[in-house]
Amino acid sequence: MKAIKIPDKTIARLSIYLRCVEELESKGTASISSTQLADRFGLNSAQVRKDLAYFGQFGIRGLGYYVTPLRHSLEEILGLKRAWNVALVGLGNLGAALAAYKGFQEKGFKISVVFDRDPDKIGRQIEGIPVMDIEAIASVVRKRKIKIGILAVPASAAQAILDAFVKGGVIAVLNFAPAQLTAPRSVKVQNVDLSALLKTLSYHIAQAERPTSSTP
Amino acid sequence: MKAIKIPDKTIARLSIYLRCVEELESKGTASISSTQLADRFGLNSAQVRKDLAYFGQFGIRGLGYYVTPLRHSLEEILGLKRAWNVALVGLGNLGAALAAYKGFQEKGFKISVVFDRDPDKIGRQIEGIPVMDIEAIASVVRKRKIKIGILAVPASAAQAILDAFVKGGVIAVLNFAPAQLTAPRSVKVQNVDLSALLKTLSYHIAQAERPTSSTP
DNA sequence: TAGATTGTTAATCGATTAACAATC
DNA sequence: TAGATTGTTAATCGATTAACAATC
Repeated sequence: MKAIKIPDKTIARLSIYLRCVEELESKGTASISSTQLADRFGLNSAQVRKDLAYFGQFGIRGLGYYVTPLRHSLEEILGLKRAWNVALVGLGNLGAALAAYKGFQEKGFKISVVFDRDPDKIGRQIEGIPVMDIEAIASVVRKRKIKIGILAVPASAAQAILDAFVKGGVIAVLNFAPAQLTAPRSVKVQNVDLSALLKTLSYHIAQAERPTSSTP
Repeated sequence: MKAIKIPDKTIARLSIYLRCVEELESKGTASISSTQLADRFGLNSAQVRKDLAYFGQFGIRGLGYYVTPLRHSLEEILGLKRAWNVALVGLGNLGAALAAYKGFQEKGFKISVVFDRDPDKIGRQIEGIPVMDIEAIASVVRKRKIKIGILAVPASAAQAILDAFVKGGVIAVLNFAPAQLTAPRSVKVQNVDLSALLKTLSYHIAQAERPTSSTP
């Protein structure tokens, strides 16, 4: 009833907390305070406590947070207690790299099918993953109950692929195409524009080199 | 003197505006209003005007913004009027993909040297780019006046590489390692944690499937 | 019990949006 | 001139931070 809106930034920080807590656990640390946690990332301790408090009471007053239970809670909140099948579309340089990338698998995200439109690629396998025709996206994704899609296609093709994803029941998409896509509000589209990130950096350098502005 | 702080979010949006303006230009559109521009991205027209106004007066009252001059201005602001040499470290799956990725080159970012610690790779070339020993990072980067670095190494190695970058004069880094790195404040570090982005998505799905919460 | 740290409310800060005089 | 749209100031909104009672 009380529709408390949890900020996207809070969710993004949960991943950071999880990473930290995993490291602490492997070192055998039993507990950590919000201040210690915050200091590691240049965050504020109140922010850490508030972020966590959106989801329940995980701490112990006077002590802090027990590391292992906190890890479990964070995994539960982030939906990491289960394995996810992921569909990848586009086998260009970036797509092929993502298919081969071990990092996803380790975190429980398994790319279980790849789509491309190149007849030379369709029917083959890459890293043991079958490559299928993009025409089959909606039906395959639906049959396999895949909820997460990755778009690694040119901007011009991205919207059509997203539409196929949505048709097949995908509700979360990681989009590497530099394009503004439209989807139903229930579908979460996370854009990652690698070139745009580099442009941000070149701004920073150009700025640093500009004689007018002093570095404050 | 008046140290007006320009928000990072504004800079990120400039890239988006630029992309839009490039498209308009290729279609032959002469001018666009802030409202039209905003509508394409679900932004507010005042925000578009304010973002641009940080850098000068680019519009014409009663008309809007002329597309070609605006593109030039945005390129100038973002530091895209020149080519940038970029150093890439790490030739794993992701690093190799980035080396081969055409998108960066097209936008004026040329990966001109790659570093790895694997003796089998050192001395070879990838995509025509020389592969050198990570021990040489600081000296090579300094000699070549490279200001932008990309980190595609495991988290455990990232801080040492960043230190070498800084030593060599790099002042902007795109970091794909899931690690919290420290650098002088004059160095801009842009983190991209691909696994964390997927975790954000899995949260979204877990959330959508949770019976308690209604979709507002 | 004394000391520490949480969970949470209130204050602050910064970014977004509305409104409108300036002006093409 | 009339209509449109900018540049900019003021109002709003949301997120961050400070403060502190609750409590381990």
